[in-house]
Amino acid sequence: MPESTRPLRADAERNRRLLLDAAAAAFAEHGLDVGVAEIARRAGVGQGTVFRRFPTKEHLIAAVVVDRMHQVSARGRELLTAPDPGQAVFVLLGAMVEGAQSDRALFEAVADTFLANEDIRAAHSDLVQVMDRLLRRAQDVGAVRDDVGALDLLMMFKGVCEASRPFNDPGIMARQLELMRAALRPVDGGERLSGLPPTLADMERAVGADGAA
Amino acid sequence: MPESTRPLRADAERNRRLLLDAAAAAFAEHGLDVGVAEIARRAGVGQGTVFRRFPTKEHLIAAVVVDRMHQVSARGRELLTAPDPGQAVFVLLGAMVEGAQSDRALFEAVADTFLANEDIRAAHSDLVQVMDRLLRRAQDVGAVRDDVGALDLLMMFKGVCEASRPFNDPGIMARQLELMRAALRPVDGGERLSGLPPTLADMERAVGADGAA
DNA sequence: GCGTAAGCGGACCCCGCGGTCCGTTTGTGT
DNA sequence: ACACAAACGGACCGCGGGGTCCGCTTACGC
Repeated sequence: MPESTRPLRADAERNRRLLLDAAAAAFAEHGLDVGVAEIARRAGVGQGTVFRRFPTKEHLIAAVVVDRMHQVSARGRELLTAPDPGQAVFVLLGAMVEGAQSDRALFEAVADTFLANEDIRAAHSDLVQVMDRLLRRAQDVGAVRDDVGALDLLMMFKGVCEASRPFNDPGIMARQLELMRAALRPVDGGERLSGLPPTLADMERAVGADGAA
Repeated sequence: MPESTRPLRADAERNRRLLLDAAAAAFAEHGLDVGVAEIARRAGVGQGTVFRRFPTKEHLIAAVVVDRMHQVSARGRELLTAPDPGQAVFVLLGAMVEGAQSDRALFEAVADTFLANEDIRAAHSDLVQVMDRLLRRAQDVGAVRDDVGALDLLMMFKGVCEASRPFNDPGIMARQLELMRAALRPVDGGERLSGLPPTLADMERAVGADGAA
């Protein structure tokens, strides 16, 4: 059911894209607190246009986040057929780093109650599925310890991004990513993780509880 | 040069503590966006009192952060004489988790341009020193790979906290901490980290560049 | 006790930001 | 070409939050 409404007029569609891009850039630079006016200015568009296309600032943020998640999922799907399954996961993570160098918006948004948003949840769930398949292939080859799940990876990745963001230095981020990779080395002897990998259900529950509070 | 001014009146000092605690709690629950009015209400104090003690909301935040960092540093110093150096580091991290379950403020603040703040920088630098000594002891015993530095640890820790915060679930955070520990396992053969451990100088530089932008 | 300065509180100001409105422009189907 | 709906833009509004002010209270030195 994508777009049950009739397609947008040509200029409207164009402005929509301009807005999404401008918003993504602005959020990346200054966080979610940038004013709508600023975003409109960057996109070369009136403020009214923003709110006609996205009824609320939150809708705009959600759209940006979903947009980005789709990109990543798409790249992940490509990598499902890569020759070396053990590498594929890390290639994807590397690609995510590339663009997400400062995807503050994505993480700020996903972190807070934003997972309550229908569209974001859908896109996120899709991304988790792709990651899950990539991960299993890597585990089947013995390239990654088998007691971690897709959400473990996404969480760690988020951590890496958040931790290295203030440095604004690709080298340092790469280093953190290497450490993440080190954590995923197969465990020969003992030291297995306690508990089971987190699931989407865990998130939903947490969000629900958090939202109610 | 702590407190060049004459000491506060008894009630003033008491209110100062109430405010710091109330603010810490409020920030932990709702992030840095909680209104000053709300904090004042929680502390059972007038809004005017807040601004007399902390000229600006940012000063209040900084004070909270510094306060917390001192607690952690103090605990770390105790652990310097612990019997098992290999465990001590992780004991400290565990202790940090304890209190930091939702120390959003600390991380939000440190993440953004807040390191520009003189006091925070000092407290942070102190914390890094303590962590560094703990870490070296652990490395001397061979409990931790020797190509990581104190800032690597603090960054990873921040990542773990940020990543698991939305879940609001101690179990999941513990799991991430175990993964962090796995990343620190000594490396027998190859796979050493690229580059050198980040230093405080790296941070200062990043903050400087970021602040100027 | 008493004077005084430090402290208190909350009503108040002001500004920035999300969101609305409406007169004007522009794409599009005939 | 023309008509009309769709889209545009920016002036405008209201609210919420940081910060101020001032009349009242209270701790502390003598």
